[in-house]
Amino acid sequence: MQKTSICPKYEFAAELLGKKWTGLLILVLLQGPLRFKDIKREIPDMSDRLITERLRELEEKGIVERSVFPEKPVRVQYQLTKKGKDLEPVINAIQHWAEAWVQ
Amino acid sequence: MQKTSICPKYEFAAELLGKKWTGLLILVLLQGPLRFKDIKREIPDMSDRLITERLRELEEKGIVERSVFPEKPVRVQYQLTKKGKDLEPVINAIQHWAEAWVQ
DNA sequence: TTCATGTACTTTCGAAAAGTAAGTAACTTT
DNA sequence: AAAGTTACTTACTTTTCGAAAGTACATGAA
Repeated sequence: MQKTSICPKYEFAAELLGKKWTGLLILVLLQGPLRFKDIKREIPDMSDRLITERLRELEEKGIVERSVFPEKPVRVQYQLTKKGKDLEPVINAIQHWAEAWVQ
Repeated sequence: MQKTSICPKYEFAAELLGKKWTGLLILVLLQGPLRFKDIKREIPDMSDRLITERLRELEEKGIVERSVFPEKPVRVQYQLTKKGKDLEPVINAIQHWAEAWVQ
């Protein structure tokens, strides 16, 4: 007997997008690689703690890749993997709906 | 100064889908009108409390409509409005991604 | 009449997640 | 030497969630 009778695979995605800030984080990363401070600038209401936490979760799930460049001030870059970039249609669909229905 | 520089309308959708169970609830309601007990059967891990809470939120946002039929044992039915049904492409996109990447 | 069953919730309460604020370490600029 | 930048951590408060039990109303059986 499975947890939900409708669509078990959906569970994973639901758990992913059903967390605060995750969708927005992926949305901004679709722009291209970003540094920690850039994410902060793009999502000012998201706390440092949650930015770190969500990025770690997405990294663990193979959606985001973290790279460290040992430059003058160390540079840490976050970018979407193929798996992450493939979420673009999802984000687009959400944006399309929002355009039609919000406000 | 806006909350996020990327897409303000996305905020609403993010707040909606970025809550636990909301996506799954919409997914099951895409089948057609369902009663409270049917939702429980479809999403057994979701508590009664959260089913009620999420349905009320979606009703308030104009995504779900609640109808009461005064039958023998009272029948309460929940169905998606046009606004709710228009979320189908979003759910489909998520399912498509899940098919490709989960497991 | 009392008991059991069914539907659709509501209430309570402890635990987990999120929000807020301040702190840290390494390095650079002034 | 003091102040600023970047990328986090840590500590603490508030909010949300989860599990379980309880409520209201009706039907039907014993």
